[in-house]
Amino acid sequence: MKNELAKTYDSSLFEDSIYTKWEKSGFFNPDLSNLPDDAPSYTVILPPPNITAKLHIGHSAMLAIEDLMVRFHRQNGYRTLWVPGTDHAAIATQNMVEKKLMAETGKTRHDLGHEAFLREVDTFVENTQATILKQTRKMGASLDWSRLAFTLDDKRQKAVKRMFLDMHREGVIYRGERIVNWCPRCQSTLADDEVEHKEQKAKLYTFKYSADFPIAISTTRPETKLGDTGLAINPKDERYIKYIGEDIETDFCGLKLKIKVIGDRKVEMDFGTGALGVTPAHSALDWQMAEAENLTKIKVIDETGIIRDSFGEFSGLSTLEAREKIVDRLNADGLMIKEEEIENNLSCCYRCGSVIEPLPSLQWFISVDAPVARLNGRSMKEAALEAAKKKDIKFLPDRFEKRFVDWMENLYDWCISRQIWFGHSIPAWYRGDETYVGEFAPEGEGWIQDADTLDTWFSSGMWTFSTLGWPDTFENDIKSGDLARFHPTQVLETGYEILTLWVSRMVMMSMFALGEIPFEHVYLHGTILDAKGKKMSKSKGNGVDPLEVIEKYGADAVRLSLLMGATPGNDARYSEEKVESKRNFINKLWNISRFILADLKDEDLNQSLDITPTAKTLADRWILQELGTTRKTVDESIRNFEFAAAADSLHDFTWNKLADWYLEVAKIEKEKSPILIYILKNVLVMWHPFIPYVTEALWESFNDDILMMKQWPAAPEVTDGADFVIIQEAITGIRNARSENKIEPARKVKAVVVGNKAEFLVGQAALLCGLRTGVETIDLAEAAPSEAAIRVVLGETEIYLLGAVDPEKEKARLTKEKENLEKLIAGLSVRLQNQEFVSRAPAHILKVEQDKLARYQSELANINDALKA
RNA sequence: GGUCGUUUAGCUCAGCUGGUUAGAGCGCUGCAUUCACAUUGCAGAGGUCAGUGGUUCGAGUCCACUAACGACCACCA
Repeated sequence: MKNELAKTYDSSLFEDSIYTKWEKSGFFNPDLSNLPDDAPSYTVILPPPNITAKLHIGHSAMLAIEDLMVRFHRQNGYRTLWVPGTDHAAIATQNMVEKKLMAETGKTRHDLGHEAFLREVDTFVENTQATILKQTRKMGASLDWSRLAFTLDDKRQKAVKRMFLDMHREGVIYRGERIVNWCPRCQSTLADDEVEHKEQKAKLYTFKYSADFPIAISTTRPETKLGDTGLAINPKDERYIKYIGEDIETDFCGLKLKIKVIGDRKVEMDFGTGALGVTPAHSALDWQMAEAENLTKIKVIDETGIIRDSFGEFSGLSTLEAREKIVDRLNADGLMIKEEEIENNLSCCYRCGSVIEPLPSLQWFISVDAPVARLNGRSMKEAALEAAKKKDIKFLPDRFEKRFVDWMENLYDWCISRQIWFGHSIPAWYRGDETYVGEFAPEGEGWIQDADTLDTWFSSGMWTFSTLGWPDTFENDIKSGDLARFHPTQVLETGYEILTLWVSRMVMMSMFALGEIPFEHVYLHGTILDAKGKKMSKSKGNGVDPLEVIEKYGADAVRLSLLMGATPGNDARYSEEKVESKRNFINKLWNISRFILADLKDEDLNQSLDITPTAKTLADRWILQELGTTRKTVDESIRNFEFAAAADSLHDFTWNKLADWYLEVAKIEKEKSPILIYILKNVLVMWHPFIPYVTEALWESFNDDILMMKQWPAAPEVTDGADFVIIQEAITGIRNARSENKIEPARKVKAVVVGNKAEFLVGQAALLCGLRTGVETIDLAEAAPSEAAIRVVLGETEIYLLGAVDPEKEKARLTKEKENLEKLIAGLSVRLQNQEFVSRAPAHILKVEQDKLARYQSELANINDALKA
């Protein structure tokens, strides 16, 4: 015994020093693990948290799950790598700093200028990054800090540039004019999935362009009608079908419009007048129609939300002012037919909430459909879809495969340029009408680099391989170094809300760059909600700071509370009571260890691993048997990503079996069995991935090595300990009899079934019943099987612990069981004799049913034997 | 409009391919406690598994429909 253990576990005394000990050991880095060369690798890349803010409890859940997987595999002989990092989160971060700047100095980023503003951002990034990394360590995350990455550091900048150039050369990246989601406040484009839809009331105006125009149209945005070049109707619409193909010139609010009538099935006949004014430049749907019909595209609104020149009296007005003016004029001219309130979905920026203006704009795009040589001419989209459908990438829970596939199939080209300052610069250069794509500006004067930056998902999409040395570790399609050893990674663990935003992009980028999947499994966790089931958010103020809870209850308690009661893909509620109850459990484990380790002798520590011969009593064999099944369950559950089930099983073993029964028996023994220390070691090893701090703290109190690296052989297979359960039932029976005062003077209580299992000492049974005095034993050898083996005298009370099963009771129990089994067998037989079922059922189903039948029949045979005896 | 999820004890949730008496934690009730642990122990109460119908020898589990709640996607010009 090296250290005395305190009465309760105080996490604050251990966590920091233990984390330092782990880090100093170097074993977070798999290169230092002394594993044989052929050890399988196990790689997890940490989803890099945005450096916009410190971590919240949801991140803690992510870290707990990943650290569990990582520690488990590290303890089981895998070359285990978990790569840490942070994400620069371009738009989000820039917005954050702009807001801060405005609040503190009243200045905009333009007031500061490009360089000074980026310096502000850097300072902000450094601060939050430091906080995030500190929080991550506090959680006990066993990340390889030597490989720490940032999506915007030098190595990643190099990788991103290379990727851009490769994609451009291959024709996957192109520059073109497309309608994009434009945020007038951020002054930048947004990807489709960065646009949020908010429900609101809107006015739907129905009117004619002019008095002589034959068809009325409906719109919520009359100001865009200044740019109409077409009128679309459903080709099935009898009312208007005769106009299809006509070119109509008309006068709209004093401006000339040339309108071509086209047919398009996307037009809903029931909505409005069933006719749609086509505004190619300001609606994504209209743009598509215009492309198909070769309509002119007239840009009405500029990037700041102002009506452009050459629109007469409306030029220079904001969209809202122009709308008002047009509505007034339509009313005055008697062209307005109807104004009605409708429910409408407004497109808003997911970062700042401003209304999105669809605009045509010259941007960089990734074509998801372009053929890629490395993929044998398949596109990234096709390759990604195939990986999912062929289950090269497995989703957990598997329903997310469908969501992934659906989204992928409907994917359009991805706009990757953003008009913000903070982010990866674009390796493209312009001079007049010339464009050059390359790492450096070409020779000659006057070349100016593209002022835009790349979508943040471009760099995070490369995360699985940009963190493993790509492109330096990939020459001539051959992987080397980290990339060869650790890619594809085994598991991507992340929240389901970024399945499309991030996961899909990683698959495509990896397919393009390496021609292989980025990960074998995608494990998607749910969202952590507050105790009332509401989403946590800053504005609601219901967020939880992990550091505060850790300080109060310890990191292990926080981890365990997030791991237990959470299943993949489902949201989970957080409450402090849960953390508290886990803290209590951890203290229980502490005290179990304290009891076992008290007065421990050195020779007890140097026990042989083959513990089975020291199992002398029924209780010994029972606990070893339970240990064996628990280890199996825990192992299988973790490998199947059923972490809560693994924890439940361990929890049950530790508290209900080990503490409540085996330790109680052990207290009565004169000498401590070496089995105690053996069980404790197993328990600590198994718990370590869940609650690393307390287990390591306990381990170091009686071992010289480090638990984090401890591999432990499987528990011995003991199969003859189950009868101890009968004793437990009997003891419970006596306890109940006593507590209900059913034990009257001189009354005999038949309860305990010690029987021929005499090695469980009768004195122990008595003590476990809470009977401490007046124990008188009868020699078992002399007692007939159904007679008393022990007589306990408590004052006037005599209690007999019987030497055999109560034959009546046992017979009744067996008979009941027999009846049940017979019913089951009869039912199953009916099915198996059903010709239709037998001929139709697949072979494996048939086998399962047959096995089941065989199992029931053998059980029945056992019971019949027992009944005879 | 489309897709998906949830509904099991007072609360939070397990329950894998249909199979013997539906589980856990918390809470509640009663009792105990100088003994590793009151961050404790023992015992107990509490469920027609949202509803209806179907498949089956057998349904919490499979199918259909209904209801409530929730998420996501698309979009109405």
